[in-house]
Amino acid sequence: MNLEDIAKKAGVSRSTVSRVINNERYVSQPVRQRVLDVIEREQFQPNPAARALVTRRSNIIGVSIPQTSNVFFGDNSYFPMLLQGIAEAVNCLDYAMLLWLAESHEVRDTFAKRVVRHRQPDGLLLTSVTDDDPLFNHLLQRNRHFVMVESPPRHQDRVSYVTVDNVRAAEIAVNHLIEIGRRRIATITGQINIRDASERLTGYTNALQAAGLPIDDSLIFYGRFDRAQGYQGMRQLLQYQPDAVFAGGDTAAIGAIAALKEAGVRVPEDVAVIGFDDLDVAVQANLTTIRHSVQTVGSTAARLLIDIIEGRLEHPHHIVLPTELVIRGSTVPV
Amino acid sequence: MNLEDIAKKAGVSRSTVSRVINNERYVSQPVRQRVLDVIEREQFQPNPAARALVTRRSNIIGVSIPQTSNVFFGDNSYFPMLLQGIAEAVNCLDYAMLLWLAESHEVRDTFAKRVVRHRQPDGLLLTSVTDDDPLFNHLLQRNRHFVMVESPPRHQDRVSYVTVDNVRAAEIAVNHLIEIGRRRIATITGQINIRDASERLTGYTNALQAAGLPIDDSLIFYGRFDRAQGYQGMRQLLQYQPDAVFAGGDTAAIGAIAALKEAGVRVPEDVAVIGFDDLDVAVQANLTTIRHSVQTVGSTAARLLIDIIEGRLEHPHHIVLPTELVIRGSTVPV
DNA sequence: TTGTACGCGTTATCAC
DNA sequence: GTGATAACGCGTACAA
Repeated sequence: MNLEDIAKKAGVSRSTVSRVINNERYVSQPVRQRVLDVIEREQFQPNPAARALVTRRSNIIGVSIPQTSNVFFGDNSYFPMLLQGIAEAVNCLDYAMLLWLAESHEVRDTFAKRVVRHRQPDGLLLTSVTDDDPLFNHLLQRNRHFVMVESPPRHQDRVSYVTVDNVRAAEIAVNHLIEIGRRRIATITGQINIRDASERLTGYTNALQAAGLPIDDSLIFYGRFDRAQGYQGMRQLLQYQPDAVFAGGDTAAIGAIAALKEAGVRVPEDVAVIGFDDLDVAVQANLTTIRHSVQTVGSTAARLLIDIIEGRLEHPHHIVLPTELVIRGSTVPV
Repeated sequence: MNLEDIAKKAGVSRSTVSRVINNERYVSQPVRQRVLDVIEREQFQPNPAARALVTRRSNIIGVSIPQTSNVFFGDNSYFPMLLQGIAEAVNCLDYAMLLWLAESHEVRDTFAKRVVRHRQPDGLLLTSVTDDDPLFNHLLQRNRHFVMVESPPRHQDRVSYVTVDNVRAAEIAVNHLIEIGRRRIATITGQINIRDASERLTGYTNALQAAGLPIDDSLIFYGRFDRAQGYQGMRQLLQYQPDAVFAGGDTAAIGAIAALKEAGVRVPEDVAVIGFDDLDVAVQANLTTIRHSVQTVGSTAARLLIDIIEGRLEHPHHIVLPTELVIRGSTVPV
């Protein structure tokens, strides 16, 4: 069943059917209705491949998630929420989403090749871009449409992205710890070559400096966003006797709390803990954190990407979404 | 850059280039090499739309996840792990994955329409199919390729699926509780119109009957797979004083344990708890559970679907994957 | 072993 | 307003 068949049944030409389907002008009302009726009756859908061939657009966006084990699945709901947000925008704008997941321990190079080779999607949404990410570099030099869901590690001025103000938010988080009287404030960072992580670290040091507190290298643990690293980091930091810890993400914060409990350290009395993201686990663990809607990041990024694809927006475009301090029991006893 | 361009540069005809790309015979070694060199030099990739138009295949499979809130994201890592498994197979076989996520609280009807309308994928992987799922029914009557990641609620003989032996596994789980001396064994089921859930309930009743224990309706809580329902269910079940509970999934089990702790009930001394799936949370919570690899389910289902698409397998095909009882601290004190 | 020619189902550009 | 007709880039019988 194709345009021609529909045309025959409706007693018009193929072009007219095409016009009706694409909602173009210059079709008389009666003819339009007749065609619509046939389409409805036959449950006709135009062939996407044929359409893509001539329009050079697939109405598909690709989503790249280059890291997985312990991060994508496992204990972290960041990516699922992001996908949820992307799905919302994509549905709304009548696009579809092609998902690329790295295999566990796959190197970035082979992953990038795989993603790049598939020329299907009209644009790409990039997560977890690292310093010298081959995928990032390739897209940049090939001039393909893409949007990042964090601030990029390089070439901020040439790249479109959606982010939260990590620096400011981290400052607010650490200020909160200072306000409740903490002075030996430690931090557990995310993977430091990811921008979200490094910016939060910057906010941490900013806040300490602004308050006239020393920056103590032994109070900084360079980790990852997952629970295991939070646990590890806290165990290591404990020997330097911090009275508070700012974790780069909620999942790491949960790990830190586990380590504290295990060591018989009271939260928040002995050590106050603050996370970042306000994931589901933060609510469950009664964790003070920085709230920002991961879903909104996802849907905003998808919308931005589609705006760029469809030429509605000049290219390098930056969107900074708001954050909010949510105070719970891990910093202030109830 | 297209076949014609490559052909010109290599001094051959377009068909020869096509033959080289598709690895067909009847191309002399020198010609093949010459063409390959040009392709490599020009970084050429054939246009997928044109290819799909003529072959009527896209090398894309769709993955449908019709429920989200509290299940896809939130506290449950089942779907991310499933996706991870699917990704592995899909990469391996040079396919791509189109992901369909329902929006929160979207009704199944509109979701199904959206998925069906996109004729792009060569086949679909279905999760969380309910009794009268419109998507399921549509695919069945339209005779489109699809594979389910659980046993289907109806038409088992007409549908291909991958599953674990839920009934047997649940029997083993409940037998374990009986062996450690429990007699008032409760259960918290998953969404009962999903086959995984109902089969596990069947296993539960089977085991009780086989042991000559009564089936007490008040000890059965019909819930969902998420943490909140586990918590709710346990609170309700507590009034009937169970000495053990078999949860339909690990996440629900975690919720149940939270309710027990809150009520000052000791685990496992007063109430033993067993889950299902062996998700990450099960390890963390030291939960006795039934292990089965969700990733393997995903990759197996994807491989099966692709086998069917490519005509290597007769259609209704069933694969049952093994399970294993993993005993941890929630049933046997350490 | 290689090349020619047609068709896949659309959209876009013209005439009318 | 409507209808021919030429692309779009590829696979594939069939001819050579």
